[in-house]
Amino acid sequence: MALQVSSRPAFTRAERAFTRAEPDARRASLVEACARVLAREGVAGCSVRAIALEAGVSPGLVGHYFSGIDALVAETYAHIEAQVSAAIDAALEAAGSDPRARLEAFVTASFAPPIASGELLATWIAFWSLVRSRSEIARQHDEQYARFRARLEGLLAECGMPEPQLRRAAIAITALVDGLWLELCLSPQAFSAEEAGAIARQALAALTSSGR
Amino acid sequence: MALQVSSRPAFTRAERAFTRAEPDARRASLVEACARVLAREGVAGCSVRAIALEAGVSPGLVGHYFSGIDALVAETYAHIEAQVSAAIDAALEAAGSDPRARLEAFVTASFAPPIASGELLATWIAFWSLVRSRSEIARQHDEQYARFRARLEGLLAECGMPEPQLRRAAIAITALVDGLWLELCLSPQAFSAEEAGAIARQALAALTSSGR
DNA sequence: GCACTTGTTGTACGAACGTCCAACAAGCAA
DNA sequence: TTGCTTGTTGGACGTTCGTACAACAAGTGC
Repeated sequence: MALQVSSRPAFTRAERAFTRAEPDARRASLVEACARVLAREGVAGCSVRAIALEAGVSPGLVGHYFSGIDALVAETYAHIEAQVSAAIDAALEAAGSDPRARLEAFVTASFAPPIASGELLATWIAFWSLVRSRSEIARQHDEQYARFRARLEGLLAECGMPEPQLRRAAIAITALVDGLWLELCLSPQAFSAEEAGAIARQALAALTSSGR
Repeated sequence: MALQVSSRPAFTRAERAFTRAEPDARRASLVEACARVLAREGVAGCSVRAIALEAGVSPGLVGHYFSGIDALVAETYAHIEAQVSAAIDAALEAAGSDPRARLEAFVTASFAPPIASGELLATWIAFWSLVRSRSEIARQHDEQYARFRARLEGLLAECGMPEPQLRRAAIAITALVDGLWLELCLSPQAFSAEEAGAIARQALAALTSSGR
């Protein structure tokens, strides 16, 4: 880590790697370091210094790329959410063209790695804690939620659900998946990830077969 | 507030009220102050100093009653959860003896004041952020979750649901309610509290009528 | 080679944090 | 009244936080 040399002033520092990175790559490495710190130490341990140490970078560099921890957490959330979205897309792709199979793959993937991981919980919590006080982060959440629900509405429509029912069914299934995911993270011994998937598919069947 | 006199040492302080309270009452006032701070300032503003100021008490007193912020947050969560539980009990009482009406009252109450309030979100988030790192808090969550689910299983059994189905149905409905509640707090313009209740009742009908 | 630009460093600084503790004040027993 | 117990105070202390900034090093163009 080469941190014990810090007692010397700043004119001989050949022992520390000075590497200039592409701005995007540096941002990405900070985002990933932030995700690792959140996963390992939780919200309480998520500080500029901890993230800089994790990224192998000096503390000042964090402020050079992000206006503060909040902005970094928001980008970390967006980054992980993109990974989650990609994993679901891959599951839909793998499920083939049958609408029903695609719908089931959607909920099944929500409880499989890398999504159903307690390590992601701290990132979600850190983001949620900013929603009510920062309007731009509230907007980010609105957009993410709307995107998730719109995709689900599309899958339900493919399964032949009438348009007037789409909205409420999608809200219900989104809430069910999120609730199961949250409780799986918080009380992992209450039920398993496999059971969560089975419960969600079962509820899906009930919600899509009932007339209204 | 009488805080500007702090430059003087500690031998003339007649201007500050010194009131000795019952230990339980003092604990309760600190818990309520913690809840107010969380509601007003969010997780980030929840410090020993802020809570002491809110309670009209010196910072040192917080440490006299609680081992730290974590313990105070845990007790605040338990306190609010007890209020939520009492509100649901009252709704069940008011619903009469019909099992179906009682079950619907259960979910309806979950989205009515004082439960469906964004001000509670920060308390929940502060508690959740401790679950994965503090085993005694994880246990507290397990117990609260088990209690909630057991009550729901009881209501479902009264409605005639066969015993083998109780567990999964209760997990699903609990997750649905929690997910709707969370998303209502985070994106309040996505749907209203009334719609959340209606969606939950609708899903309830689908989940309880489907054979399996 | 030599300026010039700019990503990066390490430290310094003030503010806020949790904790600690000697001093103090109210109630109670005698 | 007097002495004792104990809830309560307010400031001291060391730590950690986020931010700011001058110094430095790697590219880049000339």
